[in-house]
Amino acid sequence: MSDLLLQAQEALQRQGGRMTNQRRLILETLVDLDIHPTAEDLYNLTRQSDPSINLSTVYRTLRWLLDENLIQFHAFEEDRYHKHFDLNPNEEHYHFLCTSCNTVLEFDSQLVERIKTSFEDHTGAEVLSGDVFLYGLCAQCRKEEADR
Amino acid sequence: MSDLLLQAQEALQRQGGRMTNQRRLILETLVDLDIHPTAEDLYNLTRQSDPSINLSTVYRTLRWLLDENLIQFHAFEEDRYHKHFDLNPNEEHYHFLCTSCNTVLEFDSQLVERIKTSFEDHTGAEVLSGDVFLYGLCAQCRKEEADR
DNA sequence: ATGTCTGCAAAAACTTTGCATTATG
DNA sequence: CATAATGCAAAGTTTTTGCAGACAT
Repeated sequence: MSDLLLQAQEALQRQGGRMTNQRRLILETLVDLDIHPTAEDLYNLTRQSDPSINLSTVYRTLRWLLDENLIQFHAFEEDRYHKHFDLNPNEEHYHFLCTSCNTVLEFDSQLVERIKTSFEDHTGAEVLSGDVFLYGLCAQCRKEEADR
Repeated sequence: MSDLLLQAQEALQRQGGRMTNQRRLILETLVDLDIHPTAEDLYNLTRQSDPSINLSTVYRTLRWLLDENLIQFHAFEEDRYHKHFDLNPNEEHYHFLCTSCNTVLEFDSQLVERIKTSFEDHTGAEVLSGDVFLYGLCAQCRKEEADR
């Protein structure tokens, strides 16, 4: 079973919560995706398996997961309204957004660790988490642009 | 005169726009601030000089500035609703948010350049801009926490 | 003067909440 | 069976828009 499901189950146990079908479906959908869905995306996807599911339930589940620190969200510049949800804030990875096709690529970099410690050293702050977003053109779109 | 005002004036000239008192006031307020205000913040601040100013005008000006690429916005994790606006996407600087007192600190790092070029080298993408957000406790809050 | 911009009010977009009902543990 | 969670509808919060009048150029 996936990390997220296990962690959610644990959290529920701890606080006397219940693993409902809706929650399980939302969690499974979230785990299976490699995109970063919005609440609406998730609603539309889960609705295919359970047409009776409600948007409120999706929002409530996402909020709970955020509060439990089991997921994160990002508000990409280009997308004024929607928040995009994403698993595993603990496994450090960062995001590149292609401003032409809106594809999100993930990447990793050991340099971010160094940025954190450098900031800590300079300011005396304690850095608990970090996010990096890059924006630009992906290889594909760059090629298409060149061909024109 | 500040960069932003000059750039805005230029953009207006280019597109037959007009430098109204409201726009000038909003721009000046934005320039004078070292915080990263929300639309509402900006509305309240500008209202002190011109009580007749309207929230719509603030939003319209901010949207125009975003579209002209003269400002950026960030949606900090902790603040679900508000977007925070910020000058000069070109002068690279990044943000630390203290999750206790909500202070925003800016910092600079040459390492971000290296993250960009490394990503470009690995993927063939072209990175046009980047953002880094750090979250944690500032020195002050860290101290207060320790004293308890 | 001409056409852009504003204020106002209404609507749109996104998210949360109250309550009766369902269903998990 | 106790009570947490859901669906539904209504409300809340932030942002955008239509329109008539105001104001830069």
